[in-house]
Amino acid sequence: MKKERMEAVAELLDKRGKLSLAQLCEAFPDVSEMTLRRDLLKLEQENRLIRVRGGAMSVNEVKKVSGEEYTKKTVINTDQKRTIARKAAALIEPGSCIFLDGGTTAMYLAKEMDDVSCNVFTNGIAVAMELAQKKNVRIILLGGQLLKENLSTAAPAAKVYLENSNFRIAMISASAFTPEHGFSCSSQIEADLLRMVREKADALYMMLDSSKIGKVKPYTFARIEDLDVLITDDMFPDEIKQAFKEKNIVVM
Amino acid sequence: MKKERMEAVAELLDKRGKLSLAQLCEAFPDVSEMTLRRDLLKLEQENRLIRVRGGAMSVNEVKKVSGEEYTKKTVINTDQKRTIARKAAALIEPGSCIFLDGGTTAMYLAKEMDDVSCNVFTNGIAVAMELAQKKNVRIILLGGQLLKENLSTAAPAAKVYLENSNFRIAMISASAFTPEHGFSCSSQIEADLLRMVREKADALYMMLDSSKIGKVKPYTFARIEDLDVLITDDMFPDEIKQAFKEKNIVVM
DNA sequence: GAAAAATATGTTAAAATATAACTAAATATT
DNA sequence: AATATTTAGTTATATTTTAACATATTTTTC
Repeated sequence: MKKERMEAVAELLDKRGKLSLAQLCEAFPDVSEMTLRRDLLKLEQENRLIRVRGGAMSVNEVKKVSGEEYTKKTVINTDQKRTIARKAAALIEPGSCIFLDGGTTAMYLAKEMDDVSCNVFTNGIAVAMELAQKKNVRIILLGGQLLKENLSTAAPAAKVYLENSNFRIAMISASAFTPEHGFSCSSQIEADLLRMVREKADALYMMLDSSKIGKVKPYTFARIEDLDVLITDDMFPDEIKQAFKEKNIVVM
Repeated sequence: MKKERMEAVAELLDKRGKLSLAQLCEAFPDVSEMTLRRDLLKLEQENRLIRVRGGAMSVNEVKKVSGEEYTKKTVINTDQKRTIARKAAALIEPGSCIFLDGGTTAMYLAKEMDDVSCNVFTNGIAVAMELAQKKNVRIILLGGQLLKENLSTAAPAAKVYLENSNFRIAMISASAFTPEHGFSCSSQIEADLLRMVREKADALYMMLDSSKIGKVKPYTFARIEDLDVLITDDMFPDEIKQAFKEKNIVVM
């Protein structure tokens, strides 16, 4: 009994890399939190995992992340993205059904959002993994071919999937924006997908940090007038904000 | 200044392996506890250490202790899965198109397999992430609702995808097996999906480590006669192997 | 097969630790 | 020199862990 549970705990942890105690409790609803704590303690003494605040981490996970080294050290505009993510997170209403893209900003949003009961469609597997930690969020992943650069799916198949899905709000971001060229990204199929998302959604919320302004990428998937809401940071130039406001788009 | 102190913190930690916050405060009496906390947080974000309750641990320390005193059982268990994964990996031919499930064994397989040009369908996002590191592997992720316990998608929608997909070999695993109850798992929708996969595939390869034998889970998705190949470890009982061989299933 | 011992689990309160928010100081930028 | 920006300190608050005890379960012993 105990032994099997402990094995299962260790295995789950190996699979997921990192688990919070709350997640463990969810996975093993028959036993109390304290029991799982004690399991983790024993497993730690056997050097099978590392206990961290709030849960535990598999040793493999530790090796893995340490192997990644500094590649992602210089993440650009982290704070701004987090600001935007926080604003966006505040807009998610319990019971709602939204779409999130697979970008970095969406990742932050997934981190920041409350664990409210809602449905989230996404094409980003990193976003999905992040959301998996929320108990009340139901995640629907768009399938299709995986783009390795950004770990998101974007293929005709994903579109098929969208056809049968309904969401009120789509919260997406772009890698580039100018008033003339609109919102653009570097992959054709991604642009296709986002275009489709934009049409399916009742409301389109764009999360755009100021560093994207003035850049142009090959594929435009939306223009100013397609938006309903623009969520941005404090560095965003007023004159460009004005351009949005003139077209009745809410800027926050 | 900040930079030097942080370097010093990282260095001290590497030297000592593990430090409590109190120890850190002692080593750096000029700054407040909060500052050191923040340093640890940043260093953790750079993947240079792991924060544990009360302090932090160097990644090298983690590797060291984890290498030291694994219980024999764990080693065997992982080894078994890895053995199976390696055998399975050897069966993947360049240019082929295969299905992998979202289980732990599939994860190991994803790790072990060569970076050959091939197409892999999977419903496991952890598997997909692992495979994303291979340059030549084209990954197609099945969409659908995400099961948080095992990070795999398994919903009616995933089945829609399957309908338009063709793969020669499906390599899957089960959480339980007995000759009477066949291969079973604990989730209804997962079983549905696997059943469909089994029917779509030209050949069904089952990866089953010996620890699964004698267990029964609620939902059976395949029986002995459905298999083409059984991939297992050395601990697998001969009499059960025999049962497979009698039905002309290749055991390796 | 029953009593005793050992082990495992659950419950609660207390302690330790981490986070967040805010203020002050130091440093860099213009 | 004035103004941002970053860094550091302080405090209050929230969270997580531990510890202690009570109860249940299994194992051992007779």
